[in-house]
Amino acid sequence: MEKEMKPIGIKDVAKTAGVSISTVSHVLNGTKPVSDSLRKRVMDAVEELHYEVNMVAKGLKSGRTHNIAVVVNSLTSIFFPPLLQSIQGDADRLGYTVTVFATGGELNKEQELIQMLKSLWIDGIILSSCADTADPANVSYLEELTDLKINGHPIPLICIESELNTRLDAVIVDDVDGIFTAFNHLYDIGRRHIAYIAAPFAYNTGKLRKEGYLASLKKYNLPFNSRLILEGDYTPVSGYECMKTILASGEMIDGLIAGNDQMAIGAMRAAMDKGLKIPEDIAVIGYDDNFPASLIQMSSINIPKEEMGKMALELLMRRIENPNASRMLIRLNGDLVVRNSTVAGTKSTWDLENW
Amino acid sequence: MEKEMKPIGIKDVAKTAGVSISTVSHVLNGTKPVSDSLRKRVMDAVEELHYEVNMVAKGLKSGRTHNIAVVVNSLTSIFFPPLLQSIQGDADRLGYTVTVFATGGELNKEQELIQMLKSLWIDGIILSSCADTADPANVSYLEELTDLKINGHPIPLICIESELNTRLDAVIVDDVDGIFTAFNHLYDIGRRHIAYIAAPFAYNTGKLRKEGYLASLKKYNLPFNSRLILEGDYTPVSGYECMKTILASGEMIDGLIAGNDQMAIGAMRAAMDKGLKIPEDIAVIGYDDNFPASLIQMSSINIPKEEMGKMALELLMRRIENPNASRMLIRLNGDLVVRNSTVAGTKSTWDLENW
DNA sequence: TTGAAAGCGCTAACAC
DNA sequence: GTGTTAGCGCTTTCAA
Repeated sequence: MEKEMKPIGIKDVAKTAGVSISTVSHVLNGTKPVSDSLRKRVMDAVEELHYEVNMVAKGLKSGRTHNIAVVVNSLTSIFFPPLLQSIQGDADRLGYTVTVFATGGELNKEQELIQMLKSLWIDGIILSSCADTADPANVSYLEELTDLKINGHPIPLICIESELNTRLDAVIVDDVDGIFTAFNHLYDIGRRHIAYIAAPFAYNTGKLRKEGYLASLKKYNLPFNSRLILEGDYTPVSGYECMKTILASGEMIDGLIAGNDQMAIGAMRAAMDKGLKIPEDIAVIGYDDNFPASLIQMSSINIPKEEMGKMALELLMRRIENPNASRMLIRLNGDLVVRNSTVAGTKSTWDLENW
Repeated sequence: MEKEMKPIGIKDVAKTAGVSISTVSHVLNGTKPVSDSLRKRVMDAVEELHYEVNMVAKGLKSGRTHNIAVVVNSLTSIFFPPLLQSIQGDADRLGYTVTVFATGGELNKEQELIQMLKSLWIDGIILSSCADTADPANVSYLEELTDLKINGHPIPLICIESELNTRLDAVIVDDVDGIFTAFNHLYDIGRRHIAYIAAPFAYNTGKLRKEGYLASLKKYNLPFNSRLILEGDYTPVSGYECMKTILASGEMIDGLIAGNDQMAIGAMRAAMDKGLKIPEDIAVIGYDDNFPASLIQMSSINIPKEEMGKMALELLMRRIENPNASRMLIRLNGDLVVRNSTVAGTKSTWDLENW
């Protein structure tokens, strides 16, 4: 159809409209009042030439690219897509564009990415960091994050999943409470020998979930048994292996909490391989409530992922508007979802939205 | 730590190094030979000032932003994350950044996005279109895609999943062959009354999969029975409903193929709800082989998603390098994965990588 | 109300 | 081998 080979810019519009380029800019952005007659001429020219703003040039001038970066562990890990989807959808509505990055859970890569982002002039970052905040080696990195600058001006950074420190905005989940909720459920259905296959302790979330388990034991006056708490690595295999170890240890358990759904699924499999009945012999509950949990009818603690994404973006927008806003922390709570892995015969429904 | 509030640019580097800005540019980009002494002074200044290139300015000058857009249906739909992950990972390695967009399967939204992308100056697009190529209303849109321009110069576009026309580069799956492979498997295990719960016919992929089913019947000289082919909408519920309809129709079937895993899972559920045994009474096979299939031990046709992403990016890079390269189509084949839903007692393994 | 002109940070002729 | 300079397309004072 059109055959022009030259980029058409604001100045072409100005020429065919017979006005100055600043006038064009003003009608396009509503920056200054412009007479109706000129405005019309400009709009007509825009139509005629099929003019499109150049966001790059605009960004160079204004310092705002309307692009935000989302840095997560992995784009496939079942937990992040819903988060991303929610962020992307809202950002789109707000006229922002979302660029994604995966760290693969490696701190080196994460740091490299943060470094790289400095040259990109994005307007903000949503980060699910894999940094162990307890590791002294990371303090300078955390310091850098807290005071991240691109070319002199501070760039908004919102943490998700893990609260890196008390100065960065963050959207997190109350993990202690979440595990407590899970424990509570198992206790309610009469279980007293409850094991915990832990999320890795190197992550803050892992530390907190463990804390939740310990706090639960204390609350119910149950004895702590170190053989009933094993550290997994988030994968189903690790859940499988941990469960095998527990079962082989000779300890009798009637309940199991896992630090995420994947490990819980692995653990269920190990139990079933041993001929144990779920939930009769062992009630199993996961954490996160990713959709596979509903597929295999496993109880879990639902983490509101869409809500996390939504809130993270809101915090980011807030800080973009007002860089000096006071620090804000949003702590979300997980809900108990009961299915057949803890209560037999539970009416089964599927989580049909998310795939 | 650092406290400079002014963006530091190439000219600051030039000043502290005591050279001209073009020299700085040349050592940074290796554009022209520069004497070792000056080069060192420049690099030292870069170090000292913590200089970071400004990709926006660079982009404005060069017309290359090193950013590509990936437009898909949904970021949560189990099919895309592996694809995205693969694209993002490779792009990262190549120094490209990936911006994601979701259409929600709505053509309007897709067109709006494409329009919007024109102002972004990305270097290329990978698109999984939801356009029905058979609909005459879409010809002008398809025409536009085929000859997409940003500011006068053509912008590379690679289609994935669906071959929009014979001029656009594309990475697709041989759907006819894929369904045939599934059918073939059911036939091999002795099934002769095979129903098909179809992927929506409005999508090319849906059309082709249906074709695969029909071709299979023909090949094995089996009668076509219109009551054994029902159109689903990709969701598990639709699979559930279709299966219920089939079972209620009085037709006896001993095998079922679904146009994707989700529908297959829904169908399995419907069958089990009726007290039917899988695979004894009905052997069920899905399509795509997303990881939930391995979770519930369902046979499926594995679509190489990572490979698709990888190839799509390769095609995109190829076309960025050489806009006039001849059109290239990559057709990938799916592999049969046999699990318990078609052959009882199959050794079960999990797909542990992808979550 | 409108327009001229000065850059945003960088690249790439073109001179020296 | 090195420096000068003219823009890339746009926003935004500042004058008219």
